[in-house]
Amino acid sequence: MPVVRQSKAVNEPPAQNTKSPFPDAAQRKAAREAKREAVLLAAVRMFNERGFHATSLDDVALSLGVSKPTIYHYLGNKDQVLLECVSIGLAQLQQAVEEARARPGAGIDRLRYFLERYAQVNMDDFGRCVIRTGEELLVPASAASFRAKKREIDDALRSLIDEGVADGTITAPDPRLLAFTLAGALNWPARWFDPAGPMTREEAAHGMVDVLLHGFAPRS
Amino acid sequence: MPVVRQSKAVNEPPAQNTKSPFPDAAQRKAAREAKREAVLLAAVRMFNERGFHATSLDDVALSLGVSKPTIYHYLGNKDQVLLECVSIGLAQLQQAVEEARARPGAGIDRLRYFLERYAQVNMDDFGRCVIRTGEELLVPASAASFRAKKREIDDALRSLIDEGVADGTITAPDPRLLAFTLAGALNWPARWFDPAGPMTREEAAHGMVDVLLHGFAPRS
DNA sequence: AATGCAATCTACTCGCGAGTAGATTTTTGC
DNA sequence: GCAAAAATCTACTCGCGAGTAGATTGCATT
Repeated sequence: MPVVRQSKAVNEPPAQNTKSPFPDAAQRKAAREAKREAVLLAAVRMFNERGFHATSLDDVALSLGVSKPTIYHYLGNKDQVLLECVSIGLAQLQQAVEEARARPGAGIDRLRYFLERYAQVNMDDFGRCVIRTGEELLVPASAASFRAKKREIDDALRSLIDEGVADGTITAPDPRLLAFTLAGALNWPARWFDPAGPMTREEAAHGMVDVLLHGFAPRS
Repeated sequence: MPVVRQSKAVNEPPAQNTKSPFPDAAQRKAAREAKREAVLLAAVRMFNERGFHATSLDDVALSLGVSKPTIYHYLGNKDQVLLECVSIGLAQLQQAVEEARARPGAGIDRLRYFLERYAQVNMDDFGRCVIRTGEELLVPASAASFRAKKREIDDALRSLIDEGVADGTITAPDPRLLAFTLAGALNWPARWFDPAGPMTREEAAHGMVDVLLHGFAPRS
């Protein structure tokens, strides 16, 4: 047996700092994933800017310098592209929920933290897409999954409110209506926020939550 | 000359309480207008429910028991149908502006009145359509007109806030951000409000504005 | 009675864009 | 080296829905 061949199995592979033109399996998988994500990012930006129906997959492909079947290769059909985009946004929101849950402090503090993160996600590409995507755009099966995930976020918001009411740090005559009001205020930046404008996402989120916390009537 | 014929010109026309099968010119015009409005109402409801692109004019026509060219006869093309729908909603909002302006009282009271009316409009067929219609759905010329009218409403909201700040009845570190936050909260019912649900429009509007006035932090 | 206008229909055209077939080239695993 | 799999292209099909042509009917005005 050729000893040299065997040594390949027991030695560490040589460090690959300089990327070789012969990528290994892990690298190839990563490259594929990177392409997939590039397609999603290009798509979500065009969806947000021009609307889902006004964006053809040919447009998306062209903006990436590839042809339409390439998109089908990575993502299936147009519905799946959209579903994937909103799923990414929803995952970001879900993460905000978990961070808020894991937080120490009174109900109002955890709610405040969640609301700011929620607003920030809604000013980003994928979060915007969650807000702007009506259920009528998806095929029924995808729409059901979309609705279910949104429902989870909403329930989490509802429980954060309830906890605050329970520990006396939140005033809410009608928690359900409060949840809708907060969500609406913090969803709306998906339409108006401009990253090139005068405020950062963080400033905008912070300022909006301040308004919601204290209202616009003078403190008595 | 037959006297009876001449008398027609000088006498009042006989009262037409019972509608005759021979309508006069005014009645015909009114009937035409009624049909036009029926088309708009059917269209806006379908647009709100299923989305603009997912609603074909054949669908709208079918729901009224007529054929598609009839819609073209009354309203021109699909863009004009949509533009007309949003214009009706915007006119309702404009009226809310004027009512609020004409109101006596301090800045905060006039703002509050406006906000409630604004929310109520957004829970109605045409107001919903204003919120749900993105500019990308309209042909560029219509989009410009749409944007301009929305801008007017927004400016009016901004001045109401400014007046309240000036007379000391409103607290707003950043009036622009306050305006966006209020608008967002009160636009959102266009998505969630269900007339068949537990609250009336008035109750929902009142409750939301209460939240916005006082915030959810306990009064100090 | 004649002409014209209003209202409505049936039966088309036509373009756009989603989705696919199938060929071609590159990569890779053995 | 070679067969299989991955990546990508060109060049289609096909259905849907916006918009139109042109006929028909009926009422209205003179």
